[in-house]
Amino acid sequence: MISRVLDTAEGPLGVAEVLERAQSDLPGLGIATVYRTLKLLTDQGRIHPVTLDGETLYEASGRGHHHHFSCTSCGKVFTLHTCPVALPRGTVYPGGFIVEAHEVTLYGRCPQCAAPQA
Amino acid sequence: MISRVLDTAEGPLGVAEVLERAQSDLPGLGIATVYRTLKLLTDQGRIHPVTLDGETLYEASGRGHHHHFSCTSCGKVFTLHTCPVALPRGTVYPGGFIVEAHEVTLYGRCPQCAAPQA
DNA sequence: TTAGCTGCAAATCCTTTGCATACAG
DNA sequence: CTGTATGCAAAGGATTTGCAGCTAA
Repeated sequence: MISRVLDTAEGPLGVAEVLERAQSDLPGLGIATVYRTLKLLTDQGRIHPVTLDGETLYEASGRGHHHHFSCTSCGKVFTLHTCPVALPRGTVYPGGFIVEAHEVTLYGRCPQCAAPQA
Repeated sequence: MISRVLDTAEGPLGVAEVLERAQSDLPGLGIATVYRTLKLLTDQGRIHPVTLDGETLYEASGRGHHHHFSCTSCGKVFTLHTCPVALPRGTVYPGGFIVEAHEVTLYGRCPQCAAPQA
């Protein structure tokens, strides 16, 4: 169930959000179970944690290369499928740093917050 | 003093590292003071927090646009002054996201760890 | 003497763990 | 009946706050 919540989310979710959404279908679900399940799914590689501004969020794995967009207005985090950098594994960065992976987070206004309130 | 520690660091530091380095000059310095000072400097805008893999690190502000490189071998975090993305403020990202800022973290091996152990 | 910092220890907050219970096989 | 998962509450670890003492002006 918790796995399903993350699969259907539009982006990574925090523990509290996972709890709330899961409780819609499972009233009485405890926070401890959420933590336990998130850890379990993480160990199984089915989901993985993302830390953003000190908050730990979780998202389903296997969605391919992607990055995140954090809305400075509503605070929601979205998943972006377009990558703004070209840094294949093995690229040597100025200074002699050998790049194996990269992570990008964009900040700004999401479509909803940018649109004039309809 | 704590401010000086961060100014002379080669990259962002964690609370524990700040404490250790500062204690070299201020034996008996308490952890509470470190937390209090880091928060104070942050509010003053003289330093700012960076979260990396769940760890909260602090670095001096005013060093211009830069990004971080986290060594997967030794765990140290370095500051990079070359930016791999071209996303000026106001760029509209596919999907309608208005970009105000971006953050990039590269992972890989630092020059020291990449070099054959001399 | 007064104001501001500091260390110590108690208080919080978030996450994990222990335990007795409840459901599935 | 047996084993696993769960909720509740206690335990942990990290960060914050309260408080009395210390230093500088």
